[in-house]
Amino acid sequence: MNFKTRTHTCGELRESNIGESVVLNGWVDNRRDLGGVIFIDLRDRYGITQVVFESSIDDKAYNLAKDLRSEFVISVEGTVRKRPDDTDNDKIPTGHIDVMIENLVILNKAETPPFQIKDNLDVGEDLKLKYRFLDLRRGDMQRNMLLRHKMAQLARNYFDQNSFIEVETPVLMKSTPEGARDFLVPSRLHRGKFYALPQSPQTYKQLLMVSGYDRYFQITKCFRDEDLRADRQLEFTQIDVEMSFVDVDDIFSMIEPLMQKFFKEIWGKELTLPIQRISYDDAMEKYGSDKPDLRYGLEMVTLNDVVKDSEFKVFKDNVKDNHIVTGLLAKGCGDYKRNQLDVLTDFVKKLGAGGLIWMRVKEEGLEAPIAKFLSEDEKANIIKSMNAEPGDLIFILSGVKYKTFDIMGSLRTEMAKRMELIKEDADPAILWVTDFPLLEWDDETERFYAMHHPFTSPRVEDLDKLASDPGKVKARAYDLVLNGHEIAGGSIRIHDAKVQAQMFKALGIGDEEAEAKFGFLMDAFKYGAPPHGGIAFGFDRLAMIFAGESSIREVIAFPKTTSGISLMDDSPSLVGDDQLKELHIKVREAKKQAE
RNA sequence: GGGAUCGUAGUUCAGUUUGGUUAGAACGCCUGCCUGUCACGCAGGAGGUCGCGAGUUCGAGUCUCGUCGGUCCCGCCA
Repeated sequence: MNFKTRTHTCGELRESNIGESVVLNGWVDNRRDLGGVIFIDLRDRYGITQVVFESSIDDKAYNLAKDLRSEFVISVEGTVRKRPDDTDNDKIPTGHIDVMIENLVILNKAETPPFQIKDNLDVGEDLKLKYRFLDLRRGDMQRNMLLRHKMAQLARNYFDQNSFIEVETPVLMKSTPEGARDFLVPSRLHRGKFYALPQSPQTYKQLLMVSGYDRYFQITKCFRDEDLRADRQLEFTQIDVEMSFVDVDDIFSMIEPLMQKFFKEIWGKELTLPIQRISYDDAMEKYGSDKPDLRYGLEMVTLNDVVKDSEFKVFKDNVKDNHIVTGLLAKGCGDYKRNQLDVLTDFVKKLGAGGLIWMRVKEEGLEAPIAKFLSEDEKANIIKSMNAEPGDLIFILSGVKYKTFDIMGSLRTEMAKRMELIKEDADPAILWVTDFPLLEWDDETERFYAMHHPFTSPRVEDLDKLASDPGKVKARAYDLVLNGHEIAGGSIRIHDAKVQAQMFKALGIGDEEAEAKFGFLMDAFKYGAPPHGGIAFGFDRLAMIFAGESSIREVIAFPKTTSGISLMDDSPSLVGDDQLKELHIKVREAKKQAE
């Protein structure tokens, strides 16, 4: 070896080390050549230490140091020294010392990197991703990776201490195309057959409960072949949890202290337990979302009662049809100009609204295009119900219940942005959303789908409705929501084969189909399945929020672009004819598809 | 599958509205000077397929069409 092993990292030396002979290894972060003296900021993932070259100390090292450039990898040996008066650097922890270098070894030179290795980098994401190995060298990214690591360790330790065991489940599994699109892996040994990559370890963890493992967790990759977003990747990591002999409250009281730890250890903030709960119906009615951001109020108000006798046709018809009339109060926005209101009208129209009713609240009453259709009583009641004052702006949307809530919810978040309601130092807002509907009707295929997944247990009191009125059945399902992001979701599962059969029936899945798709699970339930339930965190999203980032790519070491490409290794890529042949895939077709 | 937006030096951008001489700035890079800098300073310098391809035009970074790529959103994500 032509260099010495480091005695310290680049973030370690302090005044207490003065006089010590030390060896540092690292990357050249910056070079300041003042002629007779050369300063190098030496960097590793622990920090930066200034090392000094002077010809009076060592002429050979000094002359060699003249050739140092950014990102060269070097090993230096020297003596820790107190900095001369008035030359301390208070910005870094090592700023009160520097190291006078007696020996320099250049371990590797480096080309000028395509972007500077520095914090708060302003560079195109495609370049960052192409040179991810350099991007990851930056302090920002290293802090994110470290934060992610810490959270994973906190979770591991927490579950371990609570008697959970981590069990690895297969990555090659059976395709069960309910829900997201599967990634398929062609089988070489079995012509024409495919494995699927797991969308989640859902079925395996339930089987582990049947096996008596009682408390299971796993931090594991999941795969979904759907379009990407700022908070969605093709492959992502879940903290997957399952417990036996539990009900909803038991899951909550197991998970809440973990959240408290995250708050404390990562943010240094106290989280008071229990975490508040809101039912899905309330969340939709008040916030128009099943993952409401409660860092600000801006609650929606249902106005059906207020306008039930209205002469205004839109109100009258919607109330009559059991639809929804919902209002949103934008405090102090009464001065919004017509063009601003037009932009917002376009905004809701794009989401499927027929239009947007707006009313400016004046001293003398309501000023609105529809004012002439409303009685004085009605106008006064609207102002009163909305708790509006002169200078405010009222929005009203009406239409089919959940769709209208949903659109108003989008307008709510849009207005929160425009009104700058989320302050930089705002306290995080966390909540459980509970009592989700069990099923969701799909107009296109004209059948119900499981809102969560087909193993989710209905509420006991709703069991009889499963056959008669499936749309009304609520599930023992819940989401954990932080700052308007769904960070975890779970449910109590069905452990009774009879209930599961009813569920499949409601979903329009026949006995044969159920047997083919989930036979192994149904079979297992015949041999003593305990009541069980669990939850899974979207770990990337969780880390993103705790890191204060707005894209999960910032907390994933090697992410893909929005089009699912890895710019660094250029995957997905074409493969050789021989590989395709082995997998029984017709070469010509595969080639043609790729073009 | 759809919508929006961006693409000009190594990087971040200006220039595109209204087509017209040699496409600019900052940072970075290179050379020289400088013994206490830490966003070092000073002097000088190099660096461009204006994403790609067609078209309109006497003339295109600028206009039109197509295409590729990044980002954000809708659909989709049990």
